[in-house]
Amino acid sequence: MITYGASTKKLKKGEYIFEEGGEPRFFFKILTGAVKMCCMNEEGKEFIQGIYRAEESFGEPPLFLNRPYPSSAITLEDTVLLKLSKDKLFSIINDYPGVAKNLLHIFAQRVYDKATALQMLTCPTPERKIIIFLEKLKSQAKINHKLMIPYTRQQIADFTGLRVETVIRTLSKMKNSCKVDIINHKLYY
Amino acid sequence: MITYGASTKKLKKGEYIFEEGGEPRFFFKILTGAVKMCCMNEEGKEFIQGIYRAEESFGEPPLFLNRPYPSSAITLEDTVLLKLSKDKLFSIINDYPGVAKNLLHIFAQRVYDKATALQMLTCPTPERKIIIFLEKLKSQAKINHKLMIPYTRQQIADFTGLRVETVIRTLSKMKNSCKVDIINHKLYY
DNA sequence: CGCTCGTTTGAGAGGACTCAAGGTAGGTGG
DNA sequence: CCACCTACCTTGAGTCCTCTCAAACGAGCG
Repeated sequence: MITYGASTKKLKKGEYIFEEGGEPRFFFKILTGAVKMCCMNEEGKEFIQGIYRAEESFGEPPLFLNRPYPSSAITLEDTVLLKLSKDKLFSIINDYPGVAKNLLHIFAQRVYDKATALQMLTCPTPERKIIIFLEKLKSQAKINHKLMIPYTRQQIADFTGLRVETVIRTLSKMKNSCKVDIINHKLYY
Repeated sequence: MITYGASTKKLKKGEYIFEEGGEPRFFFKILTGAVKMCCMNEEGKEFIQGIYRAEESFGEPPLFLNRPYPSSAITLEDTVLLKLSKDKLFSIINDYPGVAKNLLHIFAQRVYDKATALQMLTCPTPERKIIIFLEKLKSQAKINHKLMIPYTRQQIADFTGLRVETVIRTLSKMKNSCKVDIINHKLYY
C-alpha cells in the first residue's frame, strides 16, 4: 500500500480524526490504538456507533457516497493511523479485486452489526438492551466463561442509548438476579 | 445473469421470503413489488429494518458472513423476485469486478442508512424521531414541496420504535404547530 | 349494509429521566 | 505515607411522558 502514497499519522488520546458533518477525504486504518465513532443529539447526549481497534478500518462508507460523515471519530487512546486518500483507495480497488472483496466482507459485517444494534435499541426495557449488548460482546470475544466487560458505565449507556443512572440501577438488579457479576465495581458477564 | 442460473419467483402479498434465524442461501433482487425486512422482539413488537422496491436487492450481507438472517423478509404486495444461489453470486463477483464495486456502493449506502437510523432511535422525544424519519424520506424523494407520506401510522411506529398511539398523538401535536399537514388522515411533510 | 383495516381518543400506571449529592478507586506530588 | 485530584460509580426523590388497555370512529369494499 505504501507505493500508493499511504502515510501514517500519530494521534494523542481524545483527538478528533474527523467530525460529524465533515467531508470524507481519506481512508483510515488503525495500526495501534483505538477509535470510537459517535454522534451527538441536540441535547448533547452521545451515541457510540462503534469502537474500532488495531487492524480495523473505519469511516469508509461515506467515501463511496460523497456524503458528509454521519458521526465523528475520536481516539480513545494514543493511536497510529494509516491514511490513504480517497482517489488512491479507489485506484487500489480497481487494481486489486481482492481488496474490493475484502471490503465487501467488512461492509457486510458492518451492516449486520448495525442491524443488531437497531434491534437492541427497539427493545422496551433497559435490561434487555444491556443483555443484547453484553451478548454481542461475548460472541465477539468467543469465550464461554465469564467475560470482564472493558467498558465504563457511561460507555455502556452511550452504546445502549440509556442514561448512566439507568445502566447502574439495571446492572444492580441484574446482579441480584445473578444475570451478571459485579466484583469491585468491575462487570462480568 | 440468466446464464448464471438465476430464476424468478412470484410471491403474493404477505409471503415470507426468508425468516429471522434462517440460513442464507440465495441472493434476491426485486423485479416488481416491495419487500419489508423486519424483526420481532419478545413482546411481539415489530421493527422495520428497511423497505425495498423494484431494482433493489436485499438480504445480501448474511450471505457473506455465514450467519443466520437477523431479520425476516416479507412481501408488502404481489412481488416478482430474481433469485440466485450464493455460489453463483460469488462466481459472478469473481468474474465481473464491476459487480463487486456495485455491491460495495450498495453496502456503503446500507451502512449509512442504518447509522442514521441508529441516531434516530437514540433521540429522546417521539417528535424528533418522527422528524428524522420524515427528513430521510424527503431527502430520498428529492423533492422540495410537501411530500405525501406513503406509510400507515403503524408502519411509522414500526420504523421509529414507537407505539401507534404515540405516533398519532405526536403527529396531531405536530399538525397544530404546523410541522406537518394532515388532510383527510393523509400525512404530508 | 356489514366487514375489515386503519385511525383516534381517554384514563391510568409504570418507569426512565432529571437533578442533586455523595461515595470509591487509582494516580500524582509533596 | 498521606493529602489531594480526577474520573467513575452510586443513591435518592420527584416529574414527566410513553406505554398499556379499552373503546369507538372513519373509510374503503364486497
